[in-house]
Amino acid sequence: MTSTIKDVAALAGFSIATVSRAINAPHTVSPATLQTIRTAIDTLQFRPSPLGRQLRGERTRLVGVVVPTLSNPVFADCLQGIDELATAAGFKLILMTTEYDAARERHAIETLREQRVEGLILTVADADTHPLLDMLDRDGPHYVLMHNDTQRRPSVSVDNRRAAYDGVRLLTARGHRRVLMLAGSLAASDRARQRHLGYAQALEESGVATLPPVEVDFNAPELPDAVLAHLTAQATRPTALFCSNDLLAMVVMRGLRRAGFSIPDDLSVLGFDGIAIGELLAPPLASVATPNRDIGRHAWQRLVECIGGATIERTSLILPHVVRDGATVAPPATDLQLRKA
Amino acid sequence: MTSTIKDVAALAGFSIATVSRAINAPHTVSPATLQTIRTAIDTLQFRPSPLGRQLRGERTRLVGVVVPTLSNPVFADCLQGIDELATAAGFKLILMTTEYDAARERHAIETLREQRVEGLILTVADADTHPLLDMLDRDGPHYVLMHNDTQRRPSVSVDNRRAAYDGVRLLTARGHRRVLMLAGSLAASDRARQRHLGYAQALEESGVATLPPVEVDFNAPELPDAVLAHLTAQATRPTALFCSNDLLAMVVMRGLRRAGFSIPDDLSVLGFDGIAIGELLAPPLASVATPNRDIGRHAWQRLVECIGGATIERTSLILPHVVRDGATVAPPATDLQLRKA
DNA sequence: CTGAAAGCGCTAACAT
DNA sequence: ATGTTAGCGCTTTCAG
Repeated sequence: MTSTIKDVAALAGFSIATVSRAINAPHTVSPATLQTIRTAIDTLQFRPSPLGRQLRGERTRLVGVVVPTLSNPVFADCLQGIDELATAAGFKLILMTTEYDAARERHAIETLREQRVEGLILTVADADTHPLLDMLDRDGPHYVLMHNDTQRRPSVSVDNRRAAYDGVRLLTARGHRRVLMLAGSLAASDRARQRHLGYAQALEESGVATLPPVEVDFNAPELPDAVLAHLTAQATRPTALFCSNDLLAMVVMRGLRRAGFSIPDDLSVLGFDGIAIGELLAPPLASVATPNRDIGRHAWQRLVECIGGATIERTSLILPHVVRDGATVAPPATDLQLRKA
Repeated sequence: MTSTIKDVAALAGFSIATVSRAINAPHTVSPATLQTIRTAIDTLQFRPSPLGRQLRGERTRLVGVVVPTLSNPVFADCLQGIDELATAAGFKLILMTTEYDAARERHAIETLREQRVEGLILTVADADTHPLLDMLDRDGPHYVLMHNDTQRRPSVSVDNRRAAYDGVRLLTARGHRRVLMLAGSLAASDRARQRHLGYAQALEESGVATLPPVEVDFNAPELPDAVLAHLTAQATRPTALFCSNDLLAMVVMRGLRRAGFSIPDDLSVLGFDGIAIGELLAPPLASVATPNRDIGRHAWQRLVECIGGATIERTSLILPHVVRDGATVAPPATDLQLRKA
């Protein structure tokens, strides 16, 4: 392993230049020489160091990936999609997580630039107002956003507004009128805003007043009592909940069940993300499913195009979402039934 | 960003050596000079390229992580644990997945070595018989295994045999006698073998015959009919299932429910891994929980010790597991109850 | 077809 | 305190 091109050259009896050519342009070397050198390479188990190449200004074959967390399968799935294609293309992935923290986003991007990555695939909290992205636009490297909902920058996502709209329409179509939206603590994110817009629009079309969204820290082990109280107060009790992500939906459902409520009999629940595990729940979780792995794949493809020198498209690629029906959603209980319960 | 140490030197009016010192050993440079150089660095937005340093034989501050997949939260959690500490220590992580494929394991390790990673953290299918690990022992870089159950190599895991034993004892303590073990398609892995040993031992102590393990592809969308039939055949019907991982447990439970069986009334189910999502299920999944994030953290710490030149300990670090009781496990139905159902 | 040499960005002797 | 220089592993002119 610790053998260098010099060792090969010495063993084969040629100059390092010839060895280099034998590796990178075999046809420019005489067959006999090629043979000798290849033998030397094999016996020494020589593998050219990417560092030398990189330093020469060659491609590093390195791509940075920046996501908020891997605890959420949404991002693990995206990463999986990227990894499939990147590995096949001979690229290496450097991974950094941010925990939705701006300082860490900044640190990750800087670190990755130092490493001379050829491109960046990232999910940030708020794409439109992100100063570092402007810097990337100017100085490179190329980047593609995942899940960020913006028109101004290269990105791959779903139409969050529309997806939320379609999801909430499922609820209103079932007869729900009092629908509450629950958002994670990342309420500041661009996609959270879009989802809320879609939610509001759907309710509006049903002539229903939009209830104020409730913010929940879905990393907390338990659903806070205050939130639980809010969800179940008799006077204003919603008949359905629209959770801005599946993990949140699961935490909320558990909290409600512990408090003695039944889903969907007492309360319908709709998630967002469509993580695979949701389908394995009992009852299966209804959710607005985003094609996470495909988002990762497409992000990779767009990045490769950019790196390849294609005209840099500032446009966002919108992938289709699917409203996945599930047994956590049912028609609302009638007042009579409610009273009985 | 394309500015180099030369640019800084030129702008500041000093040699590149002085600039290098200003960065790496500020105290060896006069305050005035330092000031000038720092200003130049700021205006040029200069950040030293790790490539030059690396080539100089300096530390790359790169660590490779190799896991089978990120679709299984077990590994995503490990990675999360590693990432926390690695980022804090100023290291960068290069991630590669293998999908349990030997060829990909090989490719990943080679690629990472080429990148001159300072260390490797990995989960392989079978650690004891892995030839590449022998090579790493000889030529470096240092590595630490996660989850692999071996005495011969540096590793961090739980005692899989004991953990499975403790889990199955939970079942026998509840009165179960016919306990079937379900294993993923990775039945060849070292930990799968250990888990089966523990399972067998627990049953033996109850004086019960060990049933042959059933292999299930838990990546399949549906539980195959043949497997379902096996699990529910009246004659040999088990009263409890021990699944070698939680994802598998969830797939199996869904299949059983669709076939009209109730859990835990008709059949108890115990998982393995203790992924966080299991606790959110209804009913919460009983599982032998492994401290995945801690496994990642400890793996990191051991790796750092090795890199730091500590005596290379070939020993495995065993972390405690926890048998997490859950409502998917109940006493077996009596024959009477069964007949009723 | 092959070799000599320069240089990528940086650090570390060795000089001054 | 600062500058000069060699060289890390490699690719790539430019000459033979």
